[in-house]
Amino acid sequence: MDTALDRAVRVFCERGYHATSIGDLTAAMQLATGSVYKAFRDKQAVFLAAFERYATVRRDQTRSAAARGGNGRERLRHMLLSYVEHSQGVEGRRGCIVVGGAVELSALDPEVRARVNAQLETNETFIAGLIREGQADGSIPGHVEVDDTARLMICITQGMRVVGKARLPLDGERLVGVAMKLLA
Amino acid sequence: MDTALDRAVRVFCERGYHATSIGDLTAAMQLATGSVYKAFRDKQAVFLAAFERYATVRRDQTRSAAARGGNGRERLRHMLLSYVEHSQGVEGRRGCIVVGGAVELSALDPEVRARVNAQLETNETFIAGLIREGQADGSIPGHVEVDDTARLMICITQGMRVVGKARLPLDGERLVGVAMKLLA
DNA sequence: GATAATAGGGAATGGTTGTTCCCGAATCAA
DNA sequence: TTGATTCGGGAACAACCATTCCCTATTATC
Repeated sequence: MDTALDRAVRVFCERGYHATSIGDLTAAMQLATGSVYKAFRDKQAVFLAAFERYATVRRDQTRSAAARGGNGRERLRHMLLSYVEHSQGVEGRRGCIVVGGAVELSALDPEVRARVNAQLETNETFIAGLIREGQADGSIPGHVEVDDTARLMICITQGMRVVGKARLPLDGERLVGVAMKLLA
Repeated sequence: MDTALDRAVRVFCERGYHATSIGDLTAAMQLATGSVYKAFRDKQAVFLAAFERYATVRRDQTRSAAARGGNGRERLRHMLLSYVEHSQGVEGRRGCIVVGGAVELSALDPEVRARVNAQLETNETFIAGLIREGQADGSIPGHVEVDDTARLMICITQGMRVVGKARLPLDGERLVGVAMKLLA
């Protein structure tokens, strides 16, 4: 089931919600129409399930990228680098289902908007935690405004997905090098 | 005609491309179906015209916001502030047609993708110009990497539109205050 | 003033969409 | 073996979509 859901994630990322037909989903998930409707109430339910699946996978990727750093500052740097990498190339072109949900559905579907908000807030809380860790271990100055910096970094990460989907190239080291000035 | 196009812009911003039907457009533009198809070849042509209209209006707003600053650094600050304001409240909830086009259509429609890219590059060039002005007038240090900083700022502005559409509140002064560290 | 040309309005149309319904195969119980 | 139940598959359906076509005013031309 997770493997079928992973395929649904890919389609929703690439084509968004409205441009994805049930036919696109059955083709990708290798299920017949009836089977999809046996497993999910309707198209929105498939999307929500794909959304949660995507969020879980990306969350693990982001956390394990951050874990590669030896202090708060380095963990933040690895997290940002990971975001740039995922915003680029074939995966960047495919796109992010959270950004897609925010842009395409948050004005139309309160349920999706709630999930998008929850996801953004989870990410922001995680970033804020990393900043605080850095302040505790001395790698980030204590005068850095935690909440404002975290929110700006959320803007940066979401913006990279937009720019990456538009296929503008992003140089990870250079971009993150500049972004780290926010921790000065 | 521009007033009808402005109304089309609002609908496309709010609902995106695929969720906007011809019926939505005729209702908003106060034109009959046949009249829309007399003025435009098809739905994509309406979208492209709305896109260009939006880009022109926003461009003027951004430039005149920047012009309020007395040096390069201040012009950059006013530009970012303007972006935060437009990403918030009722306009933020409505959304940005460039971000919408990038996320919803850049994988499906090469023509839209080209326009999105052109728009992003125009904005990036403008920001890079402001940075150079600041370096020339002494308000921005010469060691600031112009191109990388400009690209990161594009990510910030596009990201703010995503976050604003999801209805997370953005505090202009605080957020821009942090972002200005990128010019240190 | 008569006629041609244009512009706008809206009904008709063919295709596609999301969803439901029903059928056949396979699994399990007795 | 028989009967009941579940499960996947796909045809059928109603609604909606983008687009076309045609009709009616209005304007312009002579």
